[in-house]
Amino acid sequence: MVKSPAGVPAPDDPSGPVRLADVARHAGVSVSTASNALTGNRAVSAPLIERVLASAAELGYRRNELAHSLRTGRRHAIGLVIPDVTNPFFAEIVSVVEECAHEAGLSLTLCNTGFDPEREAAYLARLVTSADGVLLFSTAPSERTVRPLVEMGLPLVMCDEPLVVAGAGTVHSDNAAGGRLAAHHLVDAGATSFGLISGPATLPSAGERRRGFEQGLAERGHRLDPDACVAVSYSLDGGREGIRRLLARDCPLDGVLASTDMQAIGALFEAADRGRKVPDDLLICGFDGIGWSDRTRPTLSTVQQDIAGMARTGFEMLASMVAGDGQPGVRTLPVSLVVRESTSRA
Amino acid sequence: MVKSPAGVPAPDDPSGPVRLADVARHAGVSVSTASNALTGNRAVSAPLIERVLASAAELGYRRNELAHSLRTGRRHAIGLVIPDVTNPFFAEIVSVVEECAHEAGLSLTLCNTGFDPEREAAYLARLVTSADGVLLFSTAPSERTVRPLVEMGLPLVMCDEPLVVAGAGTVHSDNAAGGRLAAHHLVDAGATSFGLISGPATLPSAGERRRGFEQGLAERGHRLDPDACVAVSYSLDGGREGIRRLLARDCPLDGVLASTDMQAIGALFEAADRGRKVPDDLLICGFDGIGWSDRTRPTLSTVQQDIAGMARTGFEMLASMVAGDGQPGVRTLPVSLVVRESTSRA
DNA sequence: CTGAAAGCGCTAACAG
DNA sequence: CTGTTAGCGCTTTCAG
Repeated sequence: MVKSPAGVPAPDDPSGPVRLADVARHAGVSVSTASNALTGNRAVSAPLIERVLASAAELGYRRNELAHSLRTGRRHAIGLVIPDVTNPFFAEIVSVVEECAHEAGLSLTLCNTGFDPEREAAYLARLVTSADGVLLFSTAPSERTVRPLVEMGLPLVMCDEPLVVAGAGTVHSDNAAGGRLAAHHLVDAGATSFGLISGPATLPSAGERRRGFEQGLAERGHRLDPDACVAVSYSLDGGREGIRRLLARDCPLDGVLASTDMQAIGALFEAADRGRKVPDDLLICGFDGIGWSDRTRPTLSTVQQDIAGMARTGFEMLASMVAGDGQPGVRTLPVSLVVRESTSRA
Repeated sequence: MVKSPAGVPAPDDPSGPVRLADVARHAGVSVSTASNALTGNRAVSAPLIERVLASAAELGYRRNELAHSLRTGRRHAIGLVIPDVTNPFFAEIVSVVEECAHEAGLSLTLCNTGFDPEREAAYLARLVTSADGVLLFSTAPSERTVRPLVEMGLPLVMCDEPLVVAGAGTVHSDNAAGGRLAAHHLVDAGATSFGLISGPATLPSAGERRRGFEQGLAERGHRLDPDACVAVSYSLDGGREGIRRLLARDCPLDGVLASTDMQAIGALFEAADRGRKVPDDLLICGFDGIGWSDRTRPTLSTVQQDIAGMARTGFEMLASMVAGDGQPGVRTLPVSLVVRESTSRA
């Protein structure tokens, strides 16, 4: 395939990419010395190290990652499994994880499941042999699905969802505290009849946020009517549907917590389309604290998660698991309330 | 490291993951037969194929991608280099490319440059040995930077930016046509003094959009004052800064094209902060057609690019380059105007 | 400190 | 149709 037109020097064209052997020959040393000189893995005399470096530079040598990996067992790559990059929450996660991976000299294999559990499983199976470890933002977290992977020796950190699996790490926000915070705030802001736009029943986080919300309301002498809690997808359209169902009940409703900012934004739009004024007629609070929560009109009050912190903590746990440092743990990240226009009446 | 507690069967624990040799032994055939049975690469008798498949399933065999790649030269991965996942335009691109890669059985190595040309170069250098090909959304596209990679035999498609490099593919939108469309529309919508929020001078796309805009205005008997064109970054904050500078000139201004939806959204916010009513006092048109352009208030009129089409076309070009089918070409994608509230006066 | 040689797990010639 | 053998490019014993 590689054909170097006659007459052209073509420094490295012959057998395609430059191999370590080429560098060694050019430097007049053995392959192993060349290897050691480049990796610094074992001591090599200064003059030789110079020569090898020079030759490598001159020939434009780049180590073949594949061969290196096959030999050492280190893949120099981690997998990041998420449901949807298009959701700003995950986009922010990806951004931070990618940054961490880059700093650590690793590359990032991105797996977008589109909320399909089978696809998620397929990705994970593949990552077992192609990544050093996995950061999993699961769409259907379950012990059954994760355990086999861990037993196969795949370092794995369960992110965002409070599922604890032996041998795997877990990092998640304090969802219940967030739910309580939102409840207290909605009450304090003047709401008296509440609704909750919740998430898929398969997600533990949705349950925790709900429990926290119920408890918070109870602490203020209110309660959440069971049918004032609707389970919809963690998306903008889910939020639209959620508020629609809440409003369709034909009960009073003036304080709503959405389990996700995207849901809250959807709720904001749908409420506007139906002539409900936010915050005058209806208070809406989100959960996540994505950048866009500050770019809606009205701006969105929300329970702020430490998104970058989750990504960074997850990465660090994974890195230390890959390095073999001790047993992974469970980290719960604090949340805080950010009050903006959607819950602030004049 | 792998210690199987005495007494536990541990089907595959011994030497870690199951290798092809294990499957072959278990099925009572040679490694090559096992290989051929699994890959279907060369004919194997039906009964043997059965036995091998059964053994593989029983032992839970998964082919080692690394070894496979080292041997075949196919990496089963493509690289996607973008400036910022957090920007919805790129998030949409990532989403589609990931989908295409998945369908083709490839994994996606995501590289986020953060608009840093050096980082971009470093990623590309690494991808040469670890990916089958690269889709490049460059932050500083230049022949000098891309050519060496192509010469090293890296299949590469230049996306979004109209830079043509021999041996590389190119896919980009018809930026000039988009600029013209926007100009005509702003004139027709009643604007008389124009401004352009442009992008970094290093980006050919910015230049083309500008030229199209100028030409479109000229065709309607207007012109763009040279200092009514400000070059800022392709981001929300860039847009804020852009409109600020445009307004600071203290000249009339009632029709603005932003070269990017994110800029346009920033401009929308900044204009509102400064008491300029859109669309009553000022018409603003964006460029890209990201999902969020429909989620601002007012909603954003914009020049719609075929974002998914760009991603898909880029992927297909890359796939055929990897497969060795002929020479790559240049594809220019059509754009269209989407009129929404930000340019629609009552 | 340096070199020769043995593989990592897999596929692709080569023989049978 | 099946088995044996030789590597892909690299690191890492093992001798010198």
